[in-house]
Amino acid sequence: MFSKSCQYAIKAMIFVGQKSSDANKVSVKVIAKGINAPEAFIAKILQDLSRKDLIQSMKGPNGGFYLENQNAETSIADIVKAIDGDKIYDNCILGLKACSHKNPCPVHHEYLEIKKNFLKMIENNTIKEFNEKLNSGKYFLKNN
Amino acid sequence: MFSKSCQYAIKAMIFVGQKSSDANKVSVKVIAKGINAPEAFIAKILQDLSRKDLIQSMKGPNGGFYLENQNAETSIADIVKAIDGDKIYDNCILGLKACSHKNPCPVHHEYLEIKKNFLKMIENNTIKEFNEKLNSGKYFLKNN
DNA sequence: TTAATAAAAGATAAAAAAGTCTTTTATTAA
DNA sequence: TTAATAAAAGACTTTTTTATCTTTTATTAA
Repeated sequence: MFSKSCQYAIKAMIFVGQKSSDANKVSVKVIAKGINAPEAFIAKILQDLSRKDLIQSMKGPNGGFYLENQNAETSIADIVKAIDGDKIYDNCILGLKACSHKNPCPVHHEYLEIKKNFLKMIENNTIKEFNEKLNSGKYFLKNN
Repeated sequence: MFSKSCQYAIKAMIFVGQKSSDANKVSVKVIAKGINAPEAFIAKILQDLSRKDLIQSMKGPNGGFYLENQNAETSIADIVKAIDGDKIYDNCILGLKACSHKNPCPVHHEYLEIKKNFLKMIENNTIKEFNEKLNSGKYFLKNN
């Protein structure tokens, strides 16, 4: 569904949202440990998110990554679009390039309904809401 | 979502369902052309489907692939399970191994509902039904 | 202003997925 | 029973994704 890079990106955004503030940045090392991702790999992804302004960064001592208020409003869909592009918006389940409303594959209509719900979900869930859920103690990011 | 192999597999099953009968088999070459797949690659996939008894095959002159009546009852889900395994049944959107009902990630419940609908869809759509839809002229497998 | 820190950038490597080529085996028609 | 046909099997290559390593740049605290 999402590439591994994308899953890491979402987790990193959540993690940074929880652990950082303007005054207290988190380093790649801490992020990598926090979300069980290879350090050099997540570093690349963070650079990408930073270039696209979904996350803020600062070099040097006490540097690291942090979210500005607006960044906390980032939806899962925004992150997915930034990392995986928008193929999830226009993919056909059978991989047919020409599949469309006018030229539907046998499951086009059924799949479209499901996809709409899925997209609604990732568009409505923001980093902020994720963190509220995690703070409630009812949800987790545990990996094993 | 589905691997390319899996998409080819579904298309091949549909194609063979349309074009073949017990007496009239279709060769790899014809299948490959019919579904726009590389011949040697789809051959591998067909072998796999054959080993798993989702499709029938016969070597030699006039040989090729065909479906028995039971094979036409194969659902998309059956093909997906045969080729991609059942990771689609138990995947977490964030790739968390430990994600479960007791240990839910922030979108576990929402995603589960969507996934249920999706699985229902692929379980209820059989090759036979696909072919009926295609025969109706309202649906296509056009690729470009 | 210098040493230490931490991200940015770019090159490289490993693993997985997709695709190809060659040889073998089964089947059939002549 | 032999030549032709077509799938089966296995080795191999290419491409994409995932991951690592090295050098450069920016920032800060002493």
